[in-house]
Amino acid sequence: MADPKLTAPRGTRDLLPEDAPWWERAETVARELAHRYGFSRVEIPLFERVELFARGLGESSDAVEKEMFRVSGARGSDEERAEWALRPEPTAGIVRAFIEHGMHVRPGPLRLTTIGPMFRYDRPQAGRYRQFTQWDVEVIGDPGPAVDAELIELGHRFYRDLGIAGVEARVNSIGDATCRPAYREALVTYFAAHTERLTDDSRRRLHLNPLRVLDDRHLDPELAAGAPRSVDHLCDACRAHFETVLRLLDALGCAHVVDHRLVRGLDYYTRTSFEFYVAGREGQQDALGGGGRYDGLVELLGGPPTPGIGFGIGLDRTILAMQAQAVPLPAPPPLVAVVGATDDGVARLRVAGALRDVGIAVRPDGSARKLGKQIESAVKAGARWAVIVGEGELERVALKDLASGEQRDDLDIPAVVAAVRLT
RNA sequence: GUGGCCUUAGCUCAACAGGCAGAGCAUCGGAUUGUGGCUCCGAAGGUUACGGGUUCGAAACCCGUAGGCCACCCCA
Repeated sequence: MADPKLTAPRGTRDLLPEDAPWWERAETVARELAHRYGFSRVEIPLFERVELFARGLGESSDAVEKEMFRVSGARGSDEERAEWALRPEPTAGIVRAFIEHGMHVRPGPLRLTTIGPMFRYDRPQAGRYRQFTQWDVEVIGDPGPAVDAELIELGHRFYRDLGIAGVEARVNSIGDATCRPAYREALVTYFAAHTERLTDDSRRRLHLNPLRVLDDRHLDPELAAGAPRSVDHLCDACRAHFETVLRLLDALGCAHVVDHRLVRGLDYYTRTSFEFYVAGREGQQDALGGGGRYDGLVELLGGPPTPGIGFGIGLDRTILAMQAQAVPLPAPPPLVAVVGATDDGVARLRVAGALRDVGIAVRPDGSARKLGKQIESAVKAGARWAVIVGEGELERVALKDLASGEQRDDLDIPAVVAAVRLT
């Protein structure tokens, strides 16, 4: 039993070998798709100033209000004692980098992607961790609406390529600086007349961030049904934008439903919002990813007015869905064990090297154990083949198929390579 | 941050109403001196999550703490 004080911090997990193939698969598909959609990889720090997240996500967002994972600074200068926080999401940092490096002068729109850990100080549960991993894509400088649909289509393609069935996009439009103020007032007026039917949280948010009252799952269904809908308050430009997004999604065959209660009620979030849900995990952590347009964010953080849109997909939950649906994983390349009980060990390493030279995965057994033990160990390690090195010239070896048990003797290395490559 | 359930070997779980902590699987070794899987034999593996309390005696009962899960909250 491990020392209880020396365990992984609450809400964090170790990635163990048995889960690695799932992560490899999800990350590989994400990176390959990002490349195929014209995205370039970026990396940003795991921590930033608290103020960046406070402004980038909004003071009233849960991520800032109660889930910020603060990092205590060092002693010393003001700089060293600045307030830091582990990143709860990547968009603020990427936009910060966009501004800091003057990327608005680059030929745009820019397509940026990253994969990495995010941190939220929340109470852990299955599918909800304090450290979790997101695949993120951002398009900066493209006003849409085509790119809005393209990103939703990209999300769908990601889940489909992984073999996850039953993913649905929920989409909404929350307008922009032109039309949202009036919508916001309409919500305040409507809910203010029914405050006795609101939860405490919703009452508090009513004036701070009225759109988020719609988020409240305890919202009286009758009250919710009668609430003003953002799509009915869109200005002409926002309505045209949203209608085009929906039309493109239909044309692309992307499963989606309009969810009038899907909101991101901060001033710099604009127009298109969307989240990806998977069937069969209702009531659990069933949101696999989400994103939206943030046409006001670059300017808010000090850059030139620049539209932007992106999404973050949670790989932890994606992998839980893959495992729940038992999606097939591609077979790994065959592993070859090199064993032998009569050589001095050098021959085994030289044979292993010769096979590695041509790209074959090799697990040599350098031990002095009996040959039977070496083969047993190789099978348990997942080896598909065993190359048995004997006495005499190391160019002549035996190749044993560990699945069928068949063995061919007296082969040279090229013959071994040819046989292995057929699997 | 609120409420509930849970925690015994690496894993899955036993252990009467409080009386010597066990099994299966996995691991390692032997039977088998250069050929795995089946079988048989053996070994190792425990501060019963942690800390207190009650008791002649606690894995079990009580309190606290930590962690996991579930429902909230929210989201990824």
